[in-house]
Amino acid sequence: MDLSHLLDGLNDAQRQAITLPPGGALVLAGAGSGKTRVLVHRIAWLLEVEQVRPWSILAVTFTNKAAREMQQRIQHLLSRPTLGMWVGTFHGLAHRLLREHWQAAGLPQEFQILDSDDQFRLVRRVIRALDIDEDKWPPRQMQWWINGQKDEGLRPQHLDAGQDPYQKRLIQIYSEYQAACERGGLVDFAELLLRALELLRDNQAIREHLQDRFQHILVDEFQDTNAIQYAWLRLIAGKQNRLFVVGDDDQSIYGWRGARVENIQDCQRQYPDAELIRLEQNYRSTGNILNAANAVIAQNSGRLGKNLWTEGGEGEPIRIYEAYNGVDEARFVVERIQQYIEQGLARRECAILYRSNAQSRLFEEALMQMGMPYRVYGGLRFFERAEIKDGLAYLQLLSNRHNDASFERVVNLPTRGIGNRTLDAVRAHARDFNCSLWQASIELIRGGKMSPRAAGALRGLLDLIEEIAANSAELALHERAAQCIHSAGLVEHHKHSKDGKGQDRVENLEELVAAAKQFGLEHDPEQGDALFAFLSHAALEAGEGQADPHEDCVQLMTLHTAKGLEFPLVFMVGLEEGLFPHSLSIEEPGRLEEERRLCYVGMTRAMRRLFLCHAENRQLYGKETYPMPSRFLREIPRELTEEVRSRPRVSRPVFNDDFSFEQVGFQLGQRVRHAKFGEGVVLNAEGQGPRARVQVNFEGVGCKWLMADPAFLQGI
DNA sequence: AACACCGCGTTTTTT
DNA sequence: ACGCGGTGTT
Repeated sequence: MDLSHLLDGLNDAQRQAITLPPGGALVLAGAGSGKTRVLVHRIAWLLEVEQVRPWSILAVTFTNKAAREMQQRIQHLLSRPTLGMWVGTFHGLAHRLLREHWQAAGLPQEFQILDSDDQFRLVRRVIRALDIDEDKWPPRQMQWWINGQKDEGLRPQHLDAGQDPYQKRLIQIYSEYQAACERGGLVDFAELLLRALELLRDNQAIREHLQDRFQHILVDEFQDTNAIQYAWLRLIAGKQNRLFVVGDDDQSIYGWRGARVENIQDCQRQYPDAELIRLEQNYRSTGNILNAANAVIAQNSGRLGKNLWTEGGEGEPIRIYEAYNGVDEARFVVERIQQYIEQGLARRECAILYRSNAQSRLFEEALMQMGMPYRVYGGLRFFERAEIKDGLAYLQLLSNRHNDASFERVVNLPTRGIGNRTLDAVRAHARDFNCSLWQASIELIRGGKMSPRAAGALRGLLDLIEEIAANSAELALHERAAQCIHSAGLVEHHKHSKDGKGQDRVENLEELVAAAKQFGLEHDPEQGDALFAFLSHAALEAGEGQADPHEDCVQLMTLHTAKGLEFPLVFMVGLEEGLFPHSLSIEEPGRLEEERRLCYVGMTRAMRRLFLCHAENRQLYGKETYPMPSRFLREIPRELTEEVRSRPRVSRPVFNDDFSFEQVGFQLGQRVRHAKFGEGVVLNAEGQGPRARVQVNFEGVGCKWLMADPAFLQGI
């Protein structure tokens, strides 16, 4: 058999991973080492050489994008569709299992998926219904806490508050929230995973069926799995180890949302027979970039250990630029991009990476000034936009009148005279009679206790929904969507809005119809009701962030978002203590190491050129700060770097010119010691005589304004 | 029901 | 600084 198409152009480690006999394997895949390639070729190898049947393969990823990419690459390599194979995200696959086995999972057949926003609203509703003070028990935090419990596999009944009243409250809110979900047939994202786990755990027949079926389980980005996902994988894998997992402990950057890097080590312990293969040859970056990244990540403890190398050359030095401030940093970056573009680089090949979203602003302003097209990643995606969720809420009501979340969302949108008083009455009735808001509305209208006006308005909503339902029952999905957004008055509503975004919203609503049309074309009627499937799809896959991704744009995104991507030219900006590593992560060693991994991820995005920028002075939350350069900069060997000096040190901000310093007896940049705060650097000065004060940035303490009194502050 | 003001928080994100 | 969400005013 000719296997060249499966193995050509691969290195030894890659081949070794791909051709392992069926069984367990742990592939430590460094950044840019051809990880996806190995997964795809492994699957092809199993099919073509091991003669494995496609339906015995399960391939799991984290994002829809990764799942699609894998699917496409397999099909491309095999030149045929991947029939019967399960390739999808953890959530997508869990969803599929729950739909198939809804009864065994204890769910109504038509259970609906809550996205984070829906979940937030429901948590808030629950807290309000319990008459709990929202300020003391912020819905956001409660939502976060509940998800954290679910991610650890903990149900309310597993939790014991003991005598702790705080814990008691938390558990009460969790219980009530869960009860509300059960009543409404609602499943949040964490619940999808937990339910799917419990389904396998508690149902021997289903478990054994799946264990028999999936002889080969492949997992991407294994370092990002949480407790539930890992437990779920082990359950399906059964006693024999059939887990082929690919991951990189050095790229674990999602610990804060429950990911457990330890799963990698645990996997080794659980399955000692699993082969461990390291992919260390890098096909992306220059030697200098790799050496710098290696040096930074080497500062972390407890690594499995890996050193990236390349057959390519050293390349250019890593450029380090110290800006005056954020504006100067942005100016520098954009000017450099301009230069490289003049030399022939495409805009889409340039990326600006930052730690936090707020940092994008200055770069956007500089880019805008230059008239350079750019794209900011992150922010709301298509199905998360308010107007889209409004449209979807109407569709939800067509599908299920008793969806309270959707009812609440659109009950008075566009305004139709249903005020808070009316709504409160409906909510109270629903609570008292343990029924849906829809049902409560019907009963209240029938009961005749409402004002005629309120009853009329409410009646109007009910009639509207029933009318749309009746008129559109026979129509195709996208026609129903169109009917919905028009008859409900959403389009009209946005057309008349005067905040300038109305037109965008109308276009988005039209885009929703287009999305429904596309979905309808691909939907197999055998797979159930198209509307219902579309609604699940919308919750499970939030879609792209912005339209026309094909324009050639400079790419702006957070370091987290950049994971998995690569760019010929990368600017990492804001490398300052407090920003990156972020101040909230500096204290704890574990979190600091995660920041360092984030730095490693960022650096290894760069193919040819890498710029690292920091500013001496930065406006942060409206205050002026003088951050120290990031420790990560110091961890890079000097010989790999080159400082960019584009700046004569002349114009300093007026407020800390030499005159002020003469008055206070200290010099800018002078090292000083303070009895309480330790050592630091003088940054600024003001006043004179007894009112002379200096600003000092103390190591590990931060900036302080102090009396410039030699009794307390000594030069060293 | 629309608008103004106030006060707070403010890392990172996918499903 | 800035934006968002929530409350209070017209």
